[in-house]
Amino acid sequence: MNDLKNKKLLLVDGSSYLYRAFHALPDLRNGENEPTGAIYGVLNMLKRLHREVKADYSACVFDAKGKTFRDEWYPEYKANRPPMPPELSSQVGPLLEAIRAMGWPLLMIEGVEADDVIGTLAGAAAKTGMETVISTGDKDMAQLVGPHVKLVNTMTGEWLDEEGVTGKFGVGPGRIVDYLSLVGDAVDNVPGVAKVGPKTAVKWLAEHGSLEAVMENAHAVKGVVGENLRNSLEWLPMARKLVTIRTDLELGLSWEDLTGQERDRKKLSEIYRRFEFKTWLAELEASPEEATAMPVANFETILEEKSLDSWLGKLKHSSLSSLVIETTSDEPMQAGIVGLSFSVRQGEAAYLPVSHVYPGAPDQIVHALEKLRGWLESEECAKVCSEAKFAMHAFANHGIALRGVMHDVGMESYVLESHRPHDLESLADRHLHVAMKKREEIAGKGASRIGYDQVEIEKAAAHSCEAADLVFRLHHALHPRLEGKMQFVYREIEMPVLSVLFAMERQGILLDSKMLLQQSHELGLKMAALEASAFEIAGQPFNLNSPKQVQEILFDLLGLPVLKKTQGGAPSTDEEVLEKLALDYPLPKTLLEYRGLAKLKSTYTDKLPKMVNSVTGRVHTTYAQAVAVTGRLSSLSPNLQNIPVRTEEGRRIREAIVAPEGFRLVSADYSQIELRIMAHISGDHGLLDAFSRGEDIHRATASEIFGVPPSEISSEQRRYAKVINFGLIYGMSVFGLASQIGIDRNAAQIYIDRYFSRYPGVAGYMEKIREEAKEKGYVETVFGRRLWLPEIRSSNGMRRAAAERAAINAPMQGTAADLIKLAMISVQKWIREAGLRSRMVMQVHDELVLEVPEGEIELVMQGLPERMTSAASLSVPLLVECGSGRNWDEAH
DNA sequence: GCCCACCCGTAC
DNA sequence: GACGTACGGGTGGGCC
Repeated sequence: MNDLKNKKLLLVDGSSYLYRAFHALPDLRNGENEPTGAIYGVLNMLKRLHREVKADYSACVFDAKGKTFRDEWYPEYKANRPPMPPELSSQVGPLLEAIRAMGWPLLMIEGVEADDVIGTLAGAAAKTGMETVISTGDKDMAQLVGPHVKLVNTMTGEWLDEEGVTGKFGVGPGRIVDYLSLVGDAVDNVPGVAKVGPKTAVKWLAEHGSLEAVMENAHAVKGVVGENLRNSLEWLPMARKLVTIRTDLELGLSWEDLTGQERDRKKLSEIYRRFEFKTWLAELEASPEEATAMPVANFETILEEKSLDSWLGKLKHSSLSSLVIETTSDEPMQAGIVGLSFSVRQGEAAYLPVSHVYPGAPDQIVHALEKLRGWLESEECAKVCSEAKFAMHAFANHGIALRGVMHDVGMESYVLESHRPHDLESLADRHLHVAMKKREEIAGKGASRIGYDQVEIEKAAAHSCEAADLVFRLHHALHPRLEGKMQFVYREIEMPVLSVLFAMERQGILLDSKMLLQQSHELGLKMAALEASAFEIAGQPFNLNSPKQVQEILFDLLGLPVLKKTQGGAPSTDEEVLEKLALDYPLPKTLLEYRGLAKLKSTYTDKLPKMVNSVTGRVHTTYAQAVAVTGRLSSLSPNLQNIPVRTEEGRRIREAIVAPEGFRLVSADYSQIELRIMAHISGDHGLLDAFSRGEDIHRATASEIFGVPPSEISSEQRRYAKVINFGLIYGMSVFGLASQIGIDRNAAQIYIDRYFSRYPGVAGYMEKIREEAKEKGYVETVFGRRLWLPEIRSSNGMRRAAAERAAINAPMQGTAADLIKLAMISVQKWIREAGLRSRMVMQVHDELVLEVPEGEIELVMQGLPERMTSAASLSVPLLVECGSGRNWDEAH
């Protein structure tokens, strides 16, 4: 039976999952109060397995009732097991019924435990060369692992091959039986050698090689354990017999008995209905009668040198090729390349496995990538990708510099309609009406997610080729739509800045982790003291991190007045509320201090050191280039754009972001960038004049509003003016202004009226932009970036108002984003052309941070602001403030 | 056990 | 309800 060699067998240890699901899940019940947790848990696991392991033969195996041969050998076997609780036993019948209805071959063989059924089937499969996957939560099964047999724990997602077993237990699969004999199995009531645990067992087996040899050398073992070992010599052979899973039984089964059947929809529907598995019921009802086969496209898998050569030829001569990568990880700095696919013509694509695991896979990673290196690194060979920056990282991880990425369909989509999703699945759906399989349908998700290299190659190749085809087709659908100024935004801003961001992410920043951990420690001490004092005041302990518990303590227990409700209608305990309450009560003050410290600790001082890359020793954020609807970047893993700055304690975190030896950090930020842009867009003379005279803008505004010369403005008046200035940028209302500065609404209205009468151009802009948004459905930045506002004509007043505020804000926020991106491109070009060793390491919306060698400080402090201010010429001067230091706090 | 909504707080 | 754009930590409930 030669053809069995390439087949796959999946064996599920149903009994082990039954117990584990029962205990791991909460006591779930349906409306009739019937317990359902174990059924749900086991079925959930089977569904996952079905998705993730594509097997030719499969079985779900349970213990049958009644005695087995082990009971005859040893009457105490499993004698300590309590009987199955009724809440579990009541679930067994329906569960088995459901498993059959799902089409799984179900095995319960009288007189044979599930372990032995699995062992015997795996043994038979191994003889044919078939691959076996055993899904179990039971460590004893590790003895079955071999060249063709792997274990997976579907609850934790852990996979065990031979190497994995050795890693986990300290002995290989062949010695697991010996190991278990020595250690014993409390669950099955099989004693081992007293006082011998995993460590001693591994030590002995390492010393002597086998259980037999350990027993032969028992006389030489010293101490109490030696004595115990000698006392067990007679017992150990029986222990070994008991823990050995049989692989040689006659079960009377043929492979055909292990072929999955079509599911019984009617039966399943009944069961789901009875136990109220609503999601599955909906899924079942929504799914078509029979899964329809994919239309056969011209997709191929490159398995031979010849076909690789032929494709390489096509790629080199193509004016544009789509390139898609499959990787081992979503982390840019960790991602290894599993395979690539490409397309040079619609409907045609190829998948090249690079480190894909499949039967008969050659060791070809270096070879395949090396062969492609010339094409990948060629600037002239134009490529279109879907997430180009990520691909550049993945290739960089293999020492390959991906060049010639002319297009990125995600960026095309982002420039066209920034408010919609830009992932490949969404784009394919939206523009080509193709329902792509989601990644998680291919590789699973959560704990049970498997590496893409483990996905069955036919499935992986089909999926990847489809992606390459779609990227190619999407580009041809989207790129022509980038008309007018959008072409500028795409070609002169987004695509060039993509490479700058790649370089910044790759470079990373340097952290003084020791300093942060010291801060963590100090924060922890202060928090403990504050917590104790909070308990004292409240008269009882509670979780200070829980808004719900804080709310109960403040408003139910202590009876403080409720000043504000949260969105969900509960009494709010946010900072604003606590500040007010703190005037009259002691606890809110303590809570405020605690919260401040807890935030710093959990989000920054604890977290940042964990983000240090172990290879580079630096922290590599990811800048999301197509997330913020206005055109701004965002930063994640970690977010370096919200490092504290406003408080003294917060700024200490910035002291831990440092320059390496021989370097300084230089920080340059645009001053009042959004207000300047407002002046430019609105053309308001008063505002333009104030900026061109270089005045303190908040002071100037205060002077206009309060009718007082700038020199006589009080600090409070300036503070008001500042709130108004910022409020305008955000489309703040009279109500918002009043509550922000703590005055009544009439007074706030007066200030706003005065502002608009002094700056009529601004008032005009606000009105004009609302109208424009309503008419066109979008607003634009100075450079032509569009932000669509689907809710601008909403009949819901609140949503419409929110869209209007976004319409006011977006041109300012977005123009600022365009400007700094242009500046980054210009700065990078300067650095390259001047051959500087300085490098950009961070962008924080209006600020750029560079690591600068000491010898280049003067040059950069001069040249950097120059390039930032001249990134574009507006009708207001741009001002950049620049500083340097050993750390970010000093430089800022 | 996993997922997600909610609340809250940090930045510009 | 009332100020725009983000990210993310901790809690707690749902899952059925």
